[in-house]
Amino acid sequence: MSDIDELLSIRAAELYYEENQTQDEIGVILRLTRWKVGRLLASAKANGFIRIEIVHPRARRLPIERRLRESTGLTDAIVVSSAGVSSDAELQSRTAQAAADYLTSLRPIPRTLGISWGRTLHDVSLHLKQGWAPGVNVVQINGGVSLNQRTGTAASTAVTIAHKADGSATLLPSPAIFERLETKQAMEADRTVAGVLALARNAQAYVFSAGQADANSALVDSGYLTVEQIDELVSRGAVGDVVGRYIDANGRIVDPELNERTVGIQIDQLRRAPLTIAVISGNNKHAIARAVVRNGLCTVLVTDEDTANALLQEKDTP
Amino acid sequence: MSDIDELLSIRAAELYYEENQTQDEIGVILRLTRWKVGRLLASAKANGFIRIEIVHPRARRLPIERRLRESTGLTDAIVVSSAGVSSDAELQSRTAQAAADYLTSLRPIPRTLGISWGRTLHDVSLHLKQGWAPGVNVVQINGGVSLNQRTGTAASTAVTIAHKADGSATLLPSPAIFERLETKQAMEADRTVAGVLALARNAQAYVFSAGQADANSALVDSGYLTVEQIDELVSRGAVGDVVGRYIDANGRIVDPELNERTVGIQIDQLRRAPLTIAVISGNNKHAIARAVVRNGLCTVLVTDEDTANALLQEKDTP
DNA sequence: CGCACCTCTGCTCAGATGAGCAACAATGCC
DNA sequence: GGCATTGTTGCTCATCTGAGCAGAGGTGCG
Repeated sequence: MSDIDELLSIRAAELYYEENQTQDEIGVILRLTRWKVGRLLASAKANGFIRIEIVHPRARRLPIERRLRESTGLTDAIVVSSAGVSSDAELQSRTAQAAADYLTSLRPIPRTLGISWGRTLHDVSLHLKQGWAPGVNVVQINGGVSLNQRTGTAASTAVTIAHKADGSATLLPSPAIFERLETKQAMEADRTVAGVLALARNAQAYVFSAGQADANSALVDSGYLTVEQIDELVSRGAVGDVVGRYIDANGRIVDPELNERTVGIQIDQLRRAPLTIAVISGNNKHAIARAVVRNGLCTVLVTDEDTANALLQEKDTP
Repeated sequence: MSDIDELLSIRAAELYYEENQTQDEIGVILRLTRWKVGRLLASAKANGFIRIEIVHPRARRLPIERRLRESTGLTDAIVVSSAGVSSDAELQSRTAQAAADYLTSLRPIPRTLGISWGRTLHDVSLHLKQGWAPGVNVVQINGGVSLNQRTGTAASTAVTIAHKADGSATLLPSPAIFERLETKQAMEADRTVAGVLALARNAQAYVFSAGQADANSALVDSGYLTVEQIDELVSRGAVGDVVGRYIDANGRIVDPELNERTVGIQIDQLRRAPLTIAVISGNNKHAIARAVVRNGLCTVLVTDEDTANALLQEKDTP
């Protein structure tokens, strides 16, 4: 397009979008026919001079969602807008809200819902509305009775989600990781625990988050792992954890021995499930989000705009 | 508006603006009539959830221009968008471009145009196109033969503007400020200088910028004033200079003695002129811009979005 | 120079949209 | 409960807008 037309398209856009003039009126002002004005406006849009942004905590980015679905094979993608967000916490809250909305609108409503625990899932539980579903059995899919003062948040997440759905919660009364394999096997042999695990394996849908492998991991906070252990895992290629299990960029278990001592459903069970909803948000979680999505660990991803864009860019340069 | 309607309006906006769906189609998706969708879209706009921005160096902000005109009594206001600007220099370049555009479109074309000098005016001269006007006599309205190495930029600004208009430049061959009043008076008595000053006083239009009163002032750079003198002026209320004369927030000359030693047209002559175009841009020039506009020193203001917003906010809380 | 080719322009026409209106529902006040 | 007031809904109609098309004008090639 010629230089003069570019300037005209900007003048037309000012009058159209900022002054609410009709294309006809703009034509009179700029001494153009209304068809020319329409074409200038279209070219301004095509050239990206017009930026339209929806500024709202609940706003989603549908075009990015579609591109994500197309490029990753996800059955669904929910991407919240990060327009006007000042902190990571706000972004995560928005994402949790979107996950709650997604759960609420799920059809058919799952009878049993497997969930992991963590800050994100807890946030999701808080955003769900009372009566979001008519009775759901919520099952914990990985161990989480905390070793330290944060006892109970894992349980409270499950209980809250179930309570708000007028349903029931089935807790997995076990630590996330055992120190000795024998203890873990003994625990799993227990009739109650085995029953919960069987229920977890047969859940119709799963909701889980994922943690970046660093010193702020919930597993460190909860006392299951030390910072040194995380460093060791990272040096062996770990990018983060999913339901308590550390994976590398290719979705493989980093430390099989550690994995054996971890209580809960296996990564492969997630991979085989028909409906697995990953809720991952925050600027430090791009790597683990990528690992989860690329390796088919989820069928639905709920995330923020920045993480989604990071995923898309990686797809462009494989 | 109800909470649920707000959320619906966001969903509608996503489909309308990001997915290019028609209001009818959105109605089917959200189970609403197309009229309801239209109203939701309108309310989303009214609530400011839809932000439309024109991203282009030549983009202007017409609504702000109008509010400026209305609240200040300016006959015209040109406000350039600061969307996507990274540096003050870029913003000033955009503003200079807009000033050049404004000059080019001026009707009737002024036969004599009085100009000051400085970085901004020089920038304007560079952005003017060859043949921007069919013959204009450009007159310098304040002294400016520089005392140091920057000799000639003042003259070159006037010459460039005149040359590009296929017109002539009349230079004021005098320093900006004399050290002794007697020398200044003797200079003004000179027939040539007196003639230039008379021409300057009778110009049909003026274009000038203004400087913030600080150590970076062009008058300091050029060696006319010391940093200490500026500090003294500031302590007496000076906010900046217009055509080489320092004024306070109320538009009054801060130091009458210094003013007497300054060569060029008086502030009052600007105030009485029918067409005076001030070009003021940059985040550090809000105070001087305010002084110029509030005290009627210009009839047309060319500025940037941030400065314009600062002026408008001040108006709200008088 | 003539011809084919391409771009741009102004048009018709159908689809999309906003203004205004009457009916209706909800609310608050007696 | 009766009634006025206010806000909401679905509509008609006029206007606005985009798609598609025919012709004008401009360009390059033989």
